[in-house]
Amino acid sequence: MWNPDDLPGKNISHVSNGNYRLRKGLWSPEEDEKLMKYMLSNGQGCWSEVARNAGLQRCGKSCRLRWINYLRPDLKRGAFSPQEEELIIHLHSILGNRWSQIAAHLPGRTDNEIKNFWNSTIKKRLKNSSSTHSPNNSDSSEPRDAMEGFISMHEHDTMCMYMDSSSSSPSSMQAMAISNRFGSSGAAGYFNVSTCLTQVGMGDGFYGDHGVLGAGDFGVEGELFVPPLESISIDENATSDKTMEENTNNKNNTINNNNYKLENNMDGVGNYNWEGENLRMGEWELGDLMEDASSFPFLDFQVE
DNA sequence: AACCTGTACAACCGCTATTCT
DNA sequence: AAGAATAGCGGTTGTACAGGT
Repeated sequence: MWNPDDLPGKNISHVSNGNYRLRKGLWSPEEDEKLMKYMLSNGQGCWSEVARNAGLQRCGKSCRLRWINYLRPDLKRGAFSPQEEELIIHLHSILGNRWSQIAAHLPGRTDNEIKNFWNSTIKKRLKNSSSTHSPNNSDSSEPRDAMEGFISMHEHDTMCMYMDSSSSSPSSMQAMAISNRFGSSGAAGYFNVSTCLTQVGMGDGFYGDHGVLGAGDFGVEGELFVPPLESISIDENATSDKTMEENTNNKNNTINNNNYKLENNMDGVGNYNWEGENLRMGEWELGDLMEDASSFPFLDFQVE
């Protein structure tokens, strides 16, 4: 069945797994095709089953990763737009290295992609910026790029974000600042953005998040100094043509099964709409939260 | 042309959380 | 309730490739 001579590249190795050996390393186009075909016709199930039934000598974990990071039809590939960069930087300042949660706000982008982008590009850029700014400039020092910014945020207070389900506006992504201090409980020393996001249905992975937010849907004036980034417009139509085209191309990609529902709802101009989540955060009503929204000047998100 | 170096990114690994039996 | 299986996450490594010498 499997022949080592078929290996497409030298970078392929194998690990023994009982009766047969599992391939490792880069995926060949043939493997991609098998997995893609299988996923499109059967949907996502148990990944070890996927690996077996698709006729791949890969572990389920490897198949899952390949699908999520590379083969998923809704992936937006190509360079990050300035808007996306800004958003990543901003979210990272809040969430730290919680790549999956950051990715949840960037439709078509994967945690791995964002992580790589951060480590290879943004981190370097921030580092450079720190060297070109005086130490007294609080926006430029290196630690601001990650945990320090994060910590300073949650030293202030707690912040949650949510989607306004009642609005079809592309700018319906709104930021919410909550003046309540969770710290009083003493339990969640590590802040609650993720909790809030999860509770409103935004933090539970990629699949449920499509249609949440286009990166260009709102402007984020970065708190951090990042040298070459263009200033960001709030104009939702400013999304790059390429992105728009890709979004449109993805419009018809729908995969359904028990665990996987992918459906991009888009309006006529390629913006995403959000539907059908129960927008409660624990015991809070959104209306109550909204009342406090404007009281947090450190937030860069626009609150309608 | 050959080698070296830096960069981007795909993939793996180890761990934790969750679900299933 | 406990253990096994599975899913998911973040850190790290490995590879391909481009550019410089």
